[in-house]
Amino acid sequence: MGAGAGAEAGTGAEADGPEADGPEADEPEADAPGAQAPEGDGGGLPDPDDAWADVTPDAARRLLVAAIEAFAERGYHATTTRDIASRAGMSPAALYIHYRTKEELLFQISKVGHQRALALLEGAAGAGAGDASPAERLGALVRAFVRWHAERHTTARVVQYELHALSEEHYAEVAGLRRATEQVVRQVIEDGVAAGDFDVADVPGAALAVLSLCIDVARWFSVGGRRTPEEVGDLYADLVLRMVRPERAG
Amino acid sequence: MGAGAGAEAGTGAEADGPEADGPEADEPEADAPGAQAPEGDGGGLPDPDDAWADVTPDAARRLLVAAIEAFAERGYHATTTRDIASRAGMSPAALYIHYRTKEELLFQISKVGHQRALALLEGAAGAGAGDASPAERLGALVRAFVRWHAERHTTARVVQYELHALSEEHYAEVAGLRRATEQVVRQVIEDGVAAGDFDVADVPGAALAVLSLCIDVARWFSVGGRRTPEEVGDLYADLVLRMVRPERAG
DNA sequence: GTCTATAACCCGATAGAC
DNA sequence: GTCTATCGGGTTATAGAC
Repeated sequence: MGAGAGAEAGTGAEADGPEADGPEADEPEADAPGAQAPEGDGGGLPDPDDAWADVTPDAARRLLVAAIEAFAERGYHATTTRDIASRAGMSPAALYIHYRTKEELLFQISKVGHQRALALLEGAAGAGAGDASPAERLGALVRAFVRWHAERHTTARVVQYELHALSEEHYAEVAGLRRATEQVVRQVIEDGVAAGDFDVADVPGAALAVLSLCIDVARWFSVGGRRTPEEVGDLYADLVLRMVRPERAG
Repeated sequence: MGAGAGAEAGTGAEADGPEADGPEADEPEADAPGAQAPEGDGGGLPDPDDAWADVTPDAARRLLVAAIEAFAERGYHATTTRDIASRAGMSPAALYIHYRTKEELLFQISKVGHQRALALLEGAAGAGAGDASPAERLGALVRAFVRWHAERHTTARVVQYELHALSEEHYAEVAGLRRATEQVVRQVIEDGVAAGDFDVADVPGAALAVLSLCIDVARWFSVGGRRTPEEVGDLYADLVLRMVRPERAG
């Protein structure tokens, strides 16, 4: 796919477990969802470094983590290759040994990020396989997806808000992962409707709203705010289950 | 506030009416909310020009509209002053007659956009003043805010996703408008709880979710998709009212 | 695999003619 | 008020020494 040799090693989609050891994080005082500050990312401590521990060699991983932080703070276009290399403790030229272009660095982040989020969602949606109710599966799905966007909000911001900077080919590949993600949500809601547990007039519309709600957490979530990722996950799972429950809850 | 003389004229907060004559627009085939294409804004016809008809002189308005389109498509940092001037049919130097810097152009867009969105929300939240129920007011609020983010999604993308590029002083002013916006939503929900019409355990949390849901429409909405702004507004108003209704709906 | 140096180009903003 | 021309500096990416 044109990745740097080492960076490609981290592509296997072992998702961050829902019990990942991320830092506590939270929504800011009173101005959410207008959270991020003009300079800096408004509460944006980086995701835990070890989330990318499987990217080798060492220099390629340091560049990748540096790029995530820089892209999340300032955006792809405002980030210079000098800035990325400098954060990784290297000269500007060293970047091009591990990645062909700045865009390829973004693509690695976006692709692996989407793969991990999808795997996380599939795990939660299929939890308990035979015995979990649609409501339990939908609640688990929302909790997991929200927690990922909160705990890993630095990565998630790059994943969700820098798509426009991808090349056409790279965007197409990522778009496939996004379609798969939406399908998982849609299927769980459809299962609930079929079982008579949910009352939903517009299943694609409800799936759209659920995904949208979860994704937007990456925009406003801020370390140092009022809520932990777990608390946001619980809040949102409750709100989503209310959206789909019948007039008299089952 | 440091605006070009003409551009400042449009600052009065006469909001776009809910019955604004915007183009029909819609969510894309099956890949929402991963809508926007790598080049272009993924369904992004511009907002109606006459939304900024009160900005004078003519050249200042053309530059403003050109900047909105460019910032929405490519982002603030990726947009050059040459690109803006060229879209407005002028030389690069002409921009600096009407605006001191590129950032001031962004600030004008952001400030006026926030003012209009807030006025729209306040109008909907207070609709009928004495006689409208909290449920009617909350539904009207969501419908109006969603429609604005869908119909004016080009402007809304700049307003919601380019805050980080504002100077510290300009960001602080906009942040005040954002706090006021959140307060309007919170108050309507609190009124519903006080009247016994709503069952909401966490009012700030519910207000956060409602705002987040509406704002994210600007990210995924695309002209040529499946739904009109009105349809999205109706869908979301229904989902939000389900989030706050008691176990047995009142 | 990392460095220094640099090619080739583009940026925001200004000067001064008209 | 708009233009042409340009200043001073920053950009991505590469060349070649070590």
